[in-house]
Amino acid sequence: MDDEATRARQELGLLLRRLNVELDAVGQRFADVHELNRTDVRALVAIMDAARRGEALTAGRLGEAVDLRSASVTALVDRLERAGHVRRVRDPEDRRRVGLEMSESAMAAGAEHFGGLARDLVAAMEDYSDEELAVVRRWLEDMTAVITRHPRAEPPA
Amino acid sequence: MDDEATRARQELGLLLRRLNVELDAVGQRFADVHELNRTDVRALVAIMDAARRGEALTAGRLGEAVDLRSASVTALVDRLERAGHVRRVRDPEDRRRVGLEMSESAMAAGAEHFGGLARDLVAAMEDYSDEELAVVRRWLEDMTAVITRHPRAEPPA
DNA sequence: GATAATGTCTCGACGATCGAGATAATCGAC
DNA sequence: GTCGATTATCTCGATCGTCGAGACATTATC
Repeated sequence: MDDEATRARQELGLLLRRLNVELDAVGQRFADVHELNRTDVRALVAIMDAARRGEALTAGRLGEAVDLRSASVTALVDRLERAGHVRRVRDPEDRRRVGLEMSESAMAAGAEHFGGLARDLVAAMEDYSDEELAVVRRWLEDMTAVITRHPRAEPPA
Repeated sequence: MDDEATRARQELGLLLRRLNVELDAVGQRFADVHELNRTDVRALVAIMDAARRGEALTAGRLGEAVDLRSASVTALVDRLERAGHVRRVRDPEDRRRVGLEMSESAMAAGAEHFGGLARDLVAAMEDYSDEELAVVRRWLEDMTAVITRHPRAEPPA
């Protein structure tokens, strides 16, 4: 592969990084508008995703999803509950467990912000042919695979 | 556009989100390995990018890059300097300014971690034709444009 | 029923960030 | 040149998110 070709591929990597930054900024904006921190947004997204899959996340599983210890999860859920974004619901089956349900308003706010973006993205893909999108899809899957496999740790000397 | 076509496009959006998550995880891994927090990593990346452009970032411009107030930048640079990742260099032209230079070791660690990923990504693009990559590039630019334009604020009722 | 395992919460501590204001250097008007 | 305004960074005290250790209640195991 000649230099020119390599450079073109490196540029795609840079484009991907730029896209990543902008996508993070979308979450940051949601946080700013609703006076939340980034962890709170990640948590709401996790709860929302779970809800879409039909499951109600428990406090513990939320902690795993956002990588927080139990003490922090308690504080996190306290914040979200105080802000009216989620409700704690004791599981009647296992009364140690605390299920988390999003409020209507939080659901709506999330749909507005992130759903709106999703709509805009789909709209921007209108003019692409099925063949083109298939290429993009394959590329995204390949890049994701590479990124996911990227070394989890390099001993720091 | 029929339902099937819309669904295919929505899936690309989800793929993009997943890629975003994995890409963030790469930075998180770097942070874990080198005992830094996410802000520190963002700062090092910003300094590194600036260095690659041939400029030495000042404390103030770093603060803009990572969106931190001056008090926080001082603490941030203190941490990085204490860890041996950067040096403060007073600008002889304007002695109010503090330039930031990355240490060799930090430069090497960054190149190892992020440069390694860049190489792997380029390698994974080997088998794509120029035409295919052109499609991907156009798509990335279009999506980035949509994401960047996404509303900066929606008054929360 | 006693004991272990599980899920969440409380408490105290630490660290990242911030606003306000101090300090020092440069610029501009005269 | 001098003096006030501006710029760049730093110091200090306060706030908030996160954590480790451990308490508490509930469920599982024997």
